[in-house]
Amino acid sequence: MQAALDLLNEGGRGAVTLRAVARRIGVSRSAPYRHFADKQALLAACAARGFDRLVAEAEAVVATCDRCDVDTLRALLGCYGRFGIAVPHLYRLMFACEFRSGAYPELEAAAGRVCRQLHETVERGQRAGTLRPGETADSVLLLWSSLHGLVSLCNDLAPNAVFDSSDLACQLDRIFAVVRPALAPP
Amino acid sequence: MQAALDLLNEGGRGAVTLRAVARRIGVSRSAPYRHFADKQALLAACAARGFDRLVAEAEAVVATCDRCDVDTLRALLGCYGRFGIAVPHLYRLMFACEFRSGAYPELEAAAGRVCRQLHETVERGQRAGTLRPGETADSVLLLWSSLHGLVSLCNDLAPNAVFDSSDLACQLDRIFAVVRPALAPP
DNA sequence: TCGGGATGTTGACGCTGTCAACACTGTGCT
DNA sequence: AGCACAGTGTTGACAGCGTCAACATCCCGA
Repeated sequence: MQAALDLLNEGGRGAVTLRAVARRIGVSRSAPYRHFADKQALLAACAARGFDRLVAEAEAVVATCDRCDVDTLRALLGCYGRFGIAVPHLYRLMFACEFRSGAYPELEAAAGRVCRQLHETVERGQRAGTLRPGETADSVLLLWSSLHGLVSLCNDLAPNAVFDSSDLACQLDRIFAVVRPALAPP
Repeated sequence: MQAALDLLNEGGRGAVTLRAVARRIGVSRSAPYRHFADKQALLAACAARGFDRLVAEAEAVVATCDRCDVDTLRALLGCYGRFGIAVPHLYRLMFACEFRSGAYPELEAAAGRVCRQLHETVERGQRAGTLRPGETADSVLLLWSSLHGLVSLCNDLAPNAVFDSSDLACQLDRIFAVVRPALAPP
């Protein structure tokens, strides 16, 4: 599985081959079938691990903020964004939906934890009064859409001048400049 | 090429096979090589055609709006969004960046036209005073990121309760409720 | 001691992308 | 008319892939 993640990071989705994974570990080509039912199952496990890492990194960031305000959200999304830029192939795999819904509950649970983390952070701030009260899901929708779109466009439309992945922080700041008034407490 | 697009829409990226395309047209398996250098080239052509269709549809929408204000942007992004939900596999292919940068200039040109369309629409509104003046690229960044993220999450994280592709218009409205004050003229 | 589960290996199958070699067909030039 | 040639299609062949069945180990508990 670590070999699969390495191959993914090095050569992208197309480089992840059961045979290549086996070669890299030095076992025979069908040994992986003793641990994963399928190539899809291996990829799903990789994606799930990616979600777990993302949640763990973000958890560490949120933990350093005692109060949950707009800057906390900015830090949280910054963490998500850095992850997406750092491991673009893994990020794409995680959000690429090549897994039939319901087939990999562990993966969906891991993805749900990211969603819940963001949701709970917003909710905590709203309860504490450090964020503007309102429909929590709406804020989550806006925040997550903006960030996911930004990361995806940076990774995938890199040659285009508008989206440059090298200064994601700057672009995230520009987005937050617009969004901040809608999130900050009145 | 139409066969490739049909296969893509029906069975997703994995169903697009040079041999399947040839079968569907009733020609032999290597006939496509007389028209496309590569499987990648065929897919790139499909993606480029997707961008062209998107620009054409959006152009028709923009043309019906005489003045270029926030509602025009809402309509334009609504058009983009409907396209993304209507043909999710094609949309993913268009933005999935499996094409080495520089290898398909026609594709990049088509993608650039979408970007330019959005950019010019914002710029026109800013010049006419129906949109708040400011850095045009910033507004484009925010608008496109939000919409692309929303469409991607709707398509790819559908099982999750937060993102339901069935009412994209409603979710887009929620996003615009936040963004509108930052775009409307003071 | 031994039976069985966990793990690994090889052989085989069909599918795929791709290329080389060959065949046909129409078009324009002499 | 005859002919070269570009465009298009076809078959054969090759390596790589996912996957399964059959077989080989190896180790742990009864």
